[in-house]
Amino acid sequence: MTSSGVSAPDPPWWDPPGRGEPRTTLTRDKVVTAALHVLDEVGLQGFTMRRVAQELGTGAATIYWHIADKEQLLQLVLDRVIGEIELPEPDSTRWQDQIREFARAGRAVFRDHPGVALASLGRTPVGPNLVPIMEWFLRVLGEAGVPPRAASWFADLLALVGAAQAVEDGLSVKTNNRALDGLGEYLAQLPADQFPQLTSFAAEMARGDADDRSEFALELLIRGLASYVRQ
Amino acid sequence: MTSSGVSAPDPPWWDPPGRGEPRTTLTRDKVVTAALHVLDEVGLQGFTMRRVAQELGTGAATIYWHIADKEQLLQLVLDRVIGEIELPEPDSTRWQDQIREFARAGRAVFRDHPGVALASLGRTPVGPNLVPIMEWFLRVLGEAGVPPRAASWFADLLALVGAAQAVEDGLSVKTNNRALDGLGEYLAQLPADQFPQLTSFAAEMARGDADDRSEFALELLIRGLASYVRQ
DNA sequence: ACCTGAACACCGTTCAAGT
DNA sequence: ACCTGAACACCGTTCAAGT
Repeated sequence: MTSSGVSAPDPPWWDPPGRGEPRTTLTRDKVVTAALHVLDEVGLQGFTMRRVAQELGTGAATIYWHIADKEQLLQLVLDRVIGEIELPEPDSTRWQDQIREFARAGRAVFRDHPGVALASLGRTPVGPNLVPIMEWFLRVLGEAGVPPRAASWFADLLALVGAAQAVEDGLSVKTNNRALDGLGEYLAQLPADQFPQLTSFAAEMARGDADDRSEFALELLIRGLASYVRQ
Repeated sequence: MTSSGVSAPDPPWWDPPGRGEPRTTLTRDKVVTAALHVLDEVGLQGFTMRRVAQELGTGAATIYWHIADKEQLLQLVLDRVIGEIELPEPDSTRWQDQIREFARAGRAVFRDHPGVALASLGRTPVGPNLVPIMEWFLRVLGEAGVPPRAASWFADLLALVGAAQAVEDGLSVKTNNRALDGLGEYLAQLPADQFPQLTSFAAEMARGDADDRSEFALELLIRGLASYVRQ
């Protein structure tokens, strides 16, 4: 793996540990896996370096050998999860379906990891696993006639919307925010002369679950993008 | 202010403080103002109950008389800032311009308070100051022929995109994330046979500042929404 | 090279006690 | 009614010391 062919003999501490115990050494990969577990179990606000260490059966200080700080660990977890998204085989003749397919795959992954979705907001996830996705976008949309800059900005926009929606889903799943539950009634009881629209449409607005909203946003974005296709 | 006309005499501690000192009593409003100051000065990660208390010249415990917890304080600050957005006089005949105007006003406010923009992500800002805005949206878009549910979902989408973009602006302003600076070169040096699109368009993608991106997103959203107008 | 314990400088929140 | 100090149960990160 190194560029020079020669290398010094192993130092004594490289070799077999104590007494045949597994003593599996920690790797950055294992730290990321443990971090993802913790994030899935306790969410972002419960995500603690000490908790990750505990998941690994070690102390918090140990993690810092493999990772710079908490922020970097979150970025690594984010990239790991992004890598789980499967890309459809590019086919620009049906680019709208392809975008829909990708968006739904991404949504599913974020729904499985709402803590990661929350962490992704306000963090630009530039990791190696994002690169093939960007390439895919440029290819599919470029062949469909969307200029590269519009294509890449659209990809940003789609990621942002997808993550934010996953977060909202995650929040309303937890009993955590009771705000949304009472929202319908709150709107309905406002003074009707001041807020005629809200009071009359309150029920209709509260209706519609997370999937409806996601699909609406996706459809709107695709229709908007379609207007950028040049012939 | 109370429903019964009678009331007991003031208790002794109601009356003039020590010795003519101002001794201005704290109010929830002042706490929110101080919190906004702190958020503007040190950002969300520096936003601390102790820091807010210091801004008020008191101890952290004092705050808890006026506010439930940190989360509620953030919601209050969010609503305060939302209240700063000015609404154009409704005129549905030029609804596209009206949405543009509103979006730019909102963007400006969030740009002045990037810490608040960050806090808004992943938090549903249901406060009293949001109500007139929702009403305005339903009115303008409803009269233009957009169904109420589409109108309210669009408002959500616009808020989400605006906040997220303000966050990205705020991040790239701070030297904080050096990730974006090196992004262009990173993309350009990727193996060209594996990533032909990225490598050839790297320069073009890195170009375009925050305003360009915001305007693109806004335009795309409006074009998408236009397709929902029913005649 | 990799791991550890203990420490440092912080957090949010509570609670008895003051005025 | 409102404010305070001190405490509790935590944090992220560093660092000397171990193997």
